[in-house]
This record gives sequence, C-alpha cells and structure tokens, in this order.
Amino acid sequence: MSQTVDRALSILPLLAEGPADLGQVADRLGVHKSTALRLLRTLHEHGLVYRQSDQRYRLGARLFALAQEAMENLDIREIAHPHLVRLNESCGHTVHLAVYEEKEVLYIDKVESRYPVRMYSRIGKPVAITVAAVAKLLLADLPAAERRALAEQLDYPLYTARSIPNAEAFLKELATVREQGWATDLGGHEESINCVAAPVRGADGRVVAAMSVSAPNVVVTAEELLTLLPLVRRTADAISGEYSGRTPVKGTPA
Amino acid sequence: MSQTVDRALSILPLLAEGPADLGQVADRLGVHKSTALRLLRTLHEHGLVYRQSDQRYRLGARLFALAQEAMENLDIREIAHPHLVRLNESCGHTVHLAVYEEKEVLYIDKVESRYPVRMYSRIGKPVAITVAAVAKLLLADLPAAERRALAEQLDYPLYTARSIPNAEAFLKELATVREQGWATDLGGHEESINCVAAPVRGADGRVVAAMSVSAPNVVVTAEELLTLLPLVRRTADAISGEYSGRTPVKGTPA
DNA sequence: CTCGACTGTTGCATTATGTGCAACGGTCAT
DNA sequence: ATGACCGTTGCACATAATGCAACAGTCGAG
Repeated sequence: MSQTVDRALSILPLLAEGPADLGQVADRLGVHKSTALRLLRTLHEHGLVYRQSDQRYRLGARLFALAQEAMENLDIREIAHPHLVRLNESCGHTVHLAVYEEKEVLYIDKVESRYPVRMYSRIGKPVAITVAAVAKLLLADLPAAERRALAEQLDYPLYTARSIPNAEAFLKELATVREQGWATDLGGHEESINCVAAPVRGADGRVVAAMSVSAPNVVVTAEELLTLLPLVRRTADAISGEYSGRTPVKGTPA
Repeated sequence: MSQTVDRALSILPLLAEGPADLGQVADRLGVHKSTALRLLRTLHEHGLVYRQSDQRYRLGARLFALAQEAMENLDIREIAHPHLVRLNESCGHTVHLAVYEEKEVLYIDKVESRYPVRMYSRIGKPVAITVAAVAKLLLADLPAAERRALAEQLDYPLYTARSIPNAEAFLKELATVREQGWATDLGGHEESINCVAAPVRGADGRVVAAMSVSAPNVVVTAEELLTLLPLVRRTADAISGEYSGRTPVKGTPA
C-alpha cells in the first residue's frame, strides 16, 4: 500500500538470511543504491538494522527488544505463566504455551523440563504446524472454510514415519481433535518425543491458545504421558477461566 | 531520512507498549487517520503488525520470527553454543552469552541451570547494563571517549544496596575490569545472585561478546563461584580462538 | 426503533517526498 | 601509482504519500 515502507520492510527478511552489503540490498530490492542507502539509514536510526564492522548490514538489537516487549505484554501469557510453572512443578516435564496468528503457530511461553534430556524449542519460534499437538488444537478451532484452505496450502514435511503426510490426513486429525477437545503428538516431529495438549478458551468459547506437556520416550512412555491428560486439561481450564474473567484473580479485589 | 518509513517504524515501539486503535496511532504520530491506516496496512502485509479481534493493532508474529532467525544466524552464537553447553554440564549453573550493540547489552544465548532455583532472564532481553558482569566486560572494551559518554548518559537504578550508583563508580569499575580481563556481579542486580564473566575476543583483540556463569547464594557462595573463574576464562578463550579462526573447527576441513 | 456520535474506510487533488542520476571520495588490490 | 569498486552526496523531476471531505458500519442512548 505504501511503496517506500513496503521496500524498507522487505529489507528485514532479506537481512534475516544473513548480513548483506548495500549493493546486494539494492539489487534484491530492484532499486538504485542511493535509495537502498536511505532506507537502510532510516531502519538504522530506529535500531532495526545494525551496521557491523565490515560495513555490512544485519538485523539490529531493537528488533529483539521489541519482540520481547510485545511478548511480555500478551495478557494470555501473563495469566497463564504461573499455571504453567505449577504444572511443571507437579509433573517435571517441559510445558509450552502457543498461539495461532496469520497462518503460523508460535510458542509464546515455555517452562523447561527438570529432567536432563530436553527437547529443542524456543519461544517465538514458529512451530511445526502439521504435527505439533498445540497446532492441531489451534487449527481445529478455525472456521471450517479457513481450516480447509490453510490445510491445503501447507507443506507436510515427513519429520518421522509418524508425521502427518498430507492435507487429507491432517483435516481428519483436526476433526478428531476438535471433537475430543485435546490433542497429542506421538513422535510426529521428533521420533522419541511425545506431547499432550489442551486448549485455552476465551469467554466466547473460541480457542485463544493451547498448552502442552512434552517428554522424551527415555523419560516416560507415551502411555504414562497420557495419564497426565486430566491434569493438563484442568490446568488449561483454569487458565481459560481466569482469562475469560470467570475466575477472580487473587490480589485483584473488585 | 525517509519520512514515510520513519513514521511507519515509529509505530512499532508505540505498539510494543500495548495494543492501540487507529485513532491513538494517528494521534501519537501526529498524522491524519488515513495516513496512519495506510502505514498500518503496510506493516500488516509484512506481518509486523497484527489486527486483533477488537480491531486494535498489536505487534505481529513475524517480528518474533525475524528476531529468531537473526539470532540463529549470529555466528558468535553458533560457535559459542556447544562451549556454553559443555560449561553448563561441568558446573551445572546458568550460562549466558551477551553482546553489545547500540548502547544496549543483550543476552543472545543461555543454558539453564540444572539446579531448581533459577535466575530470571530471557534471550533477547536487554541486560541491566550498569551492574551485569557481562555488560562491564563489553563496555570496558569501548574506546575511552565512547565509554565515558555512555556512562554519563546512563541511569543507575539501585536494584540492591550493592548496585553501582553513578557514572563515576561505574567508570572506575570498568577500568578495573578492563585491566584484569574478567568481571563479576556480586548481588548488584538481585540480592542473592552472583555472576562471574569472561570476554570473547575477535582476531583483532576487540571484545565481541561476553559470557558468564550465574548462581544464587543458596546454591553456592560467591567464593565458591569465584573458583570457577579459570574454567570460565578457558571456555571464553576457546570460543575466542574458534571465532577468530585460530582454532580449526572440527568437521570443516580446510 | 431512531438518532447521533464514533471509528474505520475510500477517492481525489495538491504538493511534499522519495527517486534515479551523475559526480565525488575513499579503500583496497594489482 | 593506478584502476576498479563501494559508499556517499546534491540535485531536478515526477512519482507517490498526504490531508481533506465524504461515506459506511457499529454501538449506545433516548
């Protein structure tokens, strides 16, 4: 809609791939060097872009700070956090909180396992959308048309033999998840890692977030992990209650 | 330099404070609603801004993804990570890696403590620059003029009784740190938490990053933590060697 | 149920604004 | 010393962003 801003913003994903010099940026934007220079300067003034010692540009520090701040201001996250911690204390495994936004699912909070073997994940990182238990819950709640459309434009990478292979299987799985109100991922992303997940709902019943407990096979079997399902669901419901204002928050008297 | 981009980017920190509607954005930018709308639309197309169900805008998911990607592409981080993990395995405490950029110090990597009592910190979050051990190392390496200028424009919050109170004390501390080549923070940020830190240097000897080991009093005393100093320094030196290309990286034959 | 106030949205004329060009200056390798 | 290369600046031109005013949709009050 706004050409100048559009061009400037296009620089960011470009730099995310790795540092680049002025010429490279200008080329990939299809503009004159001087134009690229001015755009980069403006980005630089706002701290979004950093000029390293070899004169090349890369993404800047303020980007991290912004992402941080934004995350900390998410109210679901704030409300959910103590519940996640408590859940982690009682079961010991890794606990995740995730939201759906613009065709992506991302982790917005995480409490690390107390066991030495941990799974790799990072707050802010997009989730493997076709297999993760939290993603299933979030997508299962989308309007049918949107869900179908999204399912069809997704890629279905075969992380493991148990990964969901195509749109058809995925939609079927989403229907099941939608029906039962919880989801699992049994080795669909990493061969040895299983997850159980439950939805957090807003006052209108829509799923606003999803939380999961993950653990590797070497710590507990899938069956053992499944015994945690009631606890996970209870925790998610507690968060839902607080988020939708049904449960009064202690320390905030009316 | 570029007015349009400048305005558009000014929206981001504004939204980081919390969601805002069109009118508020327009007001705070000092522009007409229609221009604010167009700017927001462009930001939206790039995924930097998200429109929540109540029509208000907040920062979008791609921001996180960008920050993530940028972080993972930092070569210091990539090189350092295995060393940090190894250090954590041998001492058990929280290990941090931080860099300086544009008057801020931020954590770019972290390995969590194996002890149940942990300190709060988050990757990407700006560090308490006046007290953190890693910050001291990074600032101590700045050119004298820049160091002095920065020290004088900083705030000196009194987190604890042992926090550094003013520019004068800070510059003196930086001089010491510069001299000795390592730094500590003994309860200057959180009363019960101590840190030992060492610098990572590039081929030219300049400090490119700093790493630290942190632990609460309840786990080890400050004296005990200090016995780890040689180990921390050796780890930092190992990273320096690899980063500056002196140590060949295994698996990457010449 | 109607009215009015408010917020977001669109089309358009004005001109401020961003653009490409060409020329300059510095750095590095030959 | 020389030339090629990259970043930088000033300027004339026209594109592209701006503010205006009018429209549409939503909500709450009377």
